[in-house]
Formats: sequence, C-alpha cells, structure tokens
Amino acid sequence: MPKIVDHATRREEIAEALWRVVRRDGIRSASVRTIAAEAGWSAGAVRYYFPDQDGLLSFAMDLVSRRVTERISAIDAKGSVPSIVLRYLDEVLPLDEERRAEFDIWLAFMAQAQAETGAGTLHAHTDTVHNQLRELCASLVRALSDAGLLKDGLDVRRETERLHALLDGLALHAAIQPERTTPTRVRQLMRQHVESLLE
Amino acid sequence: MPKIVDHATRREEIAEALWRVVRRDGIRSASVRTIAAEAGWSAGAVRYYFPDQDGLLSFAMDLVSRRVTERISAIDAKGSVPSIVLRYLDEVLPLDEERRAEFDIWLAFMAQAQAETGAGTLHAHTDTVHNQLRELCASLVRALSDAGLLKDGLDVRRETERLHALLDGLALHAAIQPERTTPTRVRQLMRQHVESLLE
DNA sequence: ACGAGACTAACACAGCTGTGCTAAAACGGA
DNA sequence: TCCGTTTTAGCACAGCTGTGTTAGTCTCGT
Repeated sequence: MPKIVDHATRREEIAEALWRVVRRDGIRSASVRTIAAEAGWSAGAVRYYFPDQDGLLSFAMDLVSRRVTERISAIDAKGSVPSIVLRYLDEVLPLDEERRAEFDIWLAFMAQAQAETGAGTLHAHTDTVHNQLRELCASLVRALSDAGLLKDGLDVRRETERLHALLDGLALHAAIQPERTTPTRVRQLMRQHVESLLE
Repeated sequence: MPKIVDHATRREEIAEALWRVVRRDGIRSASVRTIAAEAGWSAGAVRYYFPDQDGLLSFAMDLVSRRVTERISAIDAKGSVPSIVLRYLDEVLPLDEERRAEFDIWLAFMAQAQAETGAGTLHAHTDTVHNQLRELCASLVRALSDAGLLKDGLDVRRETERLHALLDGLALHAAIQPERTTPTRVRQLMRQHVESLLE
C-alpha cells in the first residue's frame, strides 16, 4: 500500500494557501501555480488534489463556512441569556487578526459568487452561510424572547432581521476601517443594541 | 486639428464596460481585451485612454463613488424630516436592478481593495465612500435631533454608527438574497428602525 | 523484497495576460 | 487641398493561465 497522507487534511492545507494568496494579492492572483508556490508544493501536486481550479475555489469557500460553523458550535451556552447572546455575536464578528483575514477572504468569495449569479456553485455557499447566520440571529432573539427579556411590542422576526443586518454591517465596518471601527467600539455597539431590545 | 472626442466621456464609457464585465464574470475576467471587446473597441483604443490597467481599475472604482455622490446630491430635501431621511436611505440602498448591479461591482472593488491593504489606491476609494456614507448617516441623525424628534436618551454618535451599520448590512442582504430581502421588506425595516428612534 | 497503489513532479500545449511599439486612419483648421 | 495632431488598430514579446499527460518516486502490506 502507498504512503498514507490524510487526503482531507491536505486539501485543507491547500485551501488555506489559497486563502493567504487571496488575502494578500486578491482573488485575481489565485492561480494554480501561485497557490502551489504558497503551499510549498508543485503545481502538479495541487492538481492531484483538485483536478480543476473551480473545485479548489469552491472547496476553499466552503471551508471558510465550515470553520465558522465549528467555532459557533464550540461556544458553550452558559451564563445569563444576554451574555450568551453577546458571546455568540462576538465570535462571528471579525475582531481579531485571524477572523479579519477570514472575513476579507469571505468578502472576495462573495463578490466572485455574485458574478456567477444563480447557476454558480459559489453562490450556494454564500446562501448557506447567510442562512446560517440568519438562523443564529433568530435563535438569539428567540432566546431573549423565551426568557421573557424582550421589550414589549418588539417583533421577533423583525428584530432578527435587524440584528442580522447590524451584524453584517458592523462586520464590514470592522474589516474595512479597523482603526476607526475598533473591536472595543464594535462590542460596545453590539452590547448597546442588545440592551435596547431588553425590557 | 484632429478629430475631437470627449476624453472624459470616453473614459467613462470604457469604465462602464469594465463594470459590465465585472458584474457578469467577476473581477478575475476584467482584462484589457475583454473590456475592449465589451466596449466595442480594440485593445489599443482602450490602452490609449488608460495606459495601464491599474489606472483603469482605479478610475472605474472612483466613477462608482462619483455616481453615488451625484445621486445623493440630486435629492431635494423637502417634506417632513423623517420622510427626507427615508428618501436619502432609499437612494443609497440597492433596491432596483441598476443599483443592485452597482453594488455588486462595488463589492468586487472592495474585496480587491482589501487585498492591497494600506498602500493601494483602491483602498482610498473605499475609505472615501465609506466616510461619505457615514457622514450622510450623521447628518440624517443630526437632522432628526435638530428637529427635536430624537427619542430622549439616544446618543447621536451611537445612533449614527448603528444606522450606518444597518444600512450597509441591509444593502448587502438586498444584494445577496434579493428574493428574500425584497425592496419592500428593506424599506419597511428601514422605516421601522427610523421610527424606533423617534420620540 | 517486492510490487501495487498513492502520490509527486515535470513537461507540453493552446490560449490569454499586460505592456511597448508602430503604422495608419480620421479629422479640423489653414 | 493638405498639413498636423489626435485617435485607432494591430503587431510583437515575454510571461502567465488552466488543463492533459506521462514518467517517475515513495510507502507499506504481503
């Protein structure tokens, strides 16, 4: 039998090399050869794991969403409901270098996915993450509602969408102008928004 | 004397061809030749107006922001303050096909600009638009405040940032999932948010 | 040890890339 | 009419692009 290399791990390694290239030079520079160089292998090796580069792109985009999902499921839902809510939101926002990089990459993928609108595989990944995030917001608002903390007259569905939009908007601002929209400021705004929903 | 072609107009025409390419096939496909074909000229003609393609990219991105600025300044500030506020927000959101296209293109440019972080010319354009939009939000909240309509206890600065984040978040959602986040829904959410700020 | 299967590297190919360059066409004033 | 300038098209070049193919290397169960 051959030498055994974990196929899945190797694919992820290559996808992460693609991330670094996209983050550094933009998606325009993400070619098989540049990615291979970044990963430290030959182009042939990369093509062994990914026969065509559309597959690579798609896998790399999907990997981002899987990483985010992992991070979210790793959060332990302990403490008061509002503090749990804030912890989840905190985990989704690009407030440290690693997640800022992740967001930049996600932004590049989204933009590319918008081009292949409809038919493309990439757009499906956008939808998946988008829906996951909306579902997260929904469950957070629902949690507040179930705990009887939600202010009277607030509509759960509406507050879900507002929270979701605020979340993505703040994420964008934190990524685009990190020196102005600092992590501290983002957390503060998020906390104040959640507090404005409470009784 | 030579034949006279309006240089500025021609440059805008070419930039718009670039927009269509970016929108249709993504920024990866935006080469001098594809743009020339889209515009209906030879590659040489395009290169006459834009010696290098970085200049073209930069000009095209800048043109987006100039168009948005034009649209905003064209709004007449008549009527009640809240209705004026909503009209401005309405004009900035991608709620029709043309502005959705514009947003997709802007998204692609932003993603590219994030790559050349710091040094690049593109990032400066991102900042410009971002600051313009924040300034718009600030003046809208200030208008509400000056009219004495703002609810007691609300901080102008904080509500500016919240509105700005909500605006960009909703814009993203309207672009990414237009069938779910319909124009009607976006307008409704925006209206309700503004109402939540009123006394 | 050895050979089957997993893995790697390298080449070829046609086509595209940005950019430099040149020749010609289009045009308006004289 | 014709000259001088602006505008256009096209070529050349070196280098990169995705993808096919092929020959090789490595590893491990037998």
